[in-house]
Amino acid sequence: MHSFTEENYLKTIYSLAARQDGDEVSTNALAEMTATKAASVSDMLKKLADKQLIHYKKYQGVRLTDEGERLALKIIRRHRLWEVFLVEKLGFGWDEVHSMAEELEHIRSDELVERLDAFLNNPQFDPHGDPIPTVAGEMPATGYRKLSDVMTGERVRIMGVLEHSAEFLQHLVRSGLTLGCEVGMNQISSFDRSVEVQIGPETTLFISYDVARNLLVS
Amino acid sequence: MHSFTEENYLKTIYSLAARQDGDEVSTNALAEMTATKAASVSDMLKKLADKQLIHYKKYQGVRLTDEGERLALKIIRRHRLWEVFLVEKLGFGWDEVHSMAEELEHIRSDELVERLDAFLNNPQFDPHGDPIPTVAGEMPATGYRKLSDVMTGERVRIMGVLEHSAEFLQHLVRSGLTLGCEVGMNQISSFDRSVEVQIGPETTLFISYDVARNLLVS
DNA sequence: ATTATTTTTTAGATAACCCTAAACTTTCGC
DNA sequence: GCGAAAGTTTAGGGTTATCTAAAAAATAAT
Repeated sequence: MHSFTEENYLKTIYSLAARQDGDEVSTNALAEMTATKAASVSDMLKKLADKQLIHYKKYQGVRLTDEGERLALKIIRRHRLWEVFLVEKLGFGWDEVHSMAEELEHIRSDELVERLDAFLNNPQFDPHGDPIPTVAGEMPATGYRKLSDVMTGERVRIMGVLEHSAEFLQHLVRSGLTLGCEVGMNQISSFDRSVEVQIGPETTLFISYDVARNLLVS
Repeated sequence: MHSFTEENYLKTIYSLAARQDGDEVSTNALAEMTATKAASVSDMLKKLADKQLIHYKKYQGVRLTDEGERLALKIIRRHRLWEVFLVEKLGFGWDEVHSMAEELEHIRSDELVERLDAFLNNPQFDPHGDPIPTVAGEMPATGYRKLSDVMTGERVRIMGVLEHSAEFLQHLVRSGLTLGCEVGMNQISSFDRSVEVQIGPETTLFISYDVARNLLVS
């Protein structure tokens, strides 16, 4: 069996790798994400390498092995299913569920997860629009783009977020931006890359680059 | 905050004290229940005493303080609500849920527990007939007796179990004994204290003393 | 009541995970 | 290409929760 801590490292390595276009993940990046120090990460990487969960050469960064990725996707699947439960069944807001799901994802029972999945009617996406890995261990591809990459004149639908902090999510709600919401790209500032989008026939909204690059659309 | 381990000790102390008619709980009994050694228990008791969660005098056994009991009841409340969830919503059998609930009970969010309670329609009893402690920290009294204490000729209803092992629960199911089932006490053996009960007009069932003393009735 | 047995506690170790400080690689800037 | 800066690993410790073995206290037995 694997400890909570090991599971968290695997999940974090997966997320960082995905975010960084498949590159190898650095010790410092892991230290920052796990809120620990680089020295502690080094220790743990040695342990994970011994268990064949990561490919690790000193000073060279890490990459998950197939087995490591399988485990990471399992944890992420649990996390996202619990988030759906918390929002759909218990009525929590999408900005409130992350830390609870961080704990629930470590409950060790495959049977529980599969029954939860059925109870929730096999959802494909979590409340933030993230795809839920399959039981088989596949991460569904979405093909979403960042709102910051959309061209003037395009009309797109908001499908997900890259940033999951409560602050960011609450900011979206206050701006009137929700998942499924359709927006038209009116213009992109060449100065600060902020964008102006059209919501409904009458309403326009200014979105900073920092927000736009964290919004996924299709 | 308190560690998983501390929470487990508090819960165990509460359960053992309740089972033993309110007596003080012994180090060895705790060691057996927590599947550790007496030496480890001694260490932990010192720590819990430092935190004012138990009354502890060396060699004299332990008793929960008010704060310790409050915490123990909180954990038990969580445990029993999660058991209801697993059985009622996910369709698990009452013999399958204990170990999952042992993990779920440590999820740290009062809000989560209260929303779960509402989602389950404020159940009063868990799938084993155990009363669910209130938010206020009260353990509801049930007034149940053991089947082994019922007199010949009495007619009673099975309301709960004292033993929660999967083996025992499965044995009950195989015997046709379920919660809510009405039985009449036909006779009690003076030799081995086993009992013969009437289930429905035509069926009688022999129950060993070991089973009868673990069945709660009203 | 004095010894024998059981129970409990202390002493000393270990494993997991984290830390700081120091040493060692790699990378960057010129 | 070489020194400085940045990034990473090792060395040496600390904490929590566990263990075994041995000592101490309480209980039981004669």
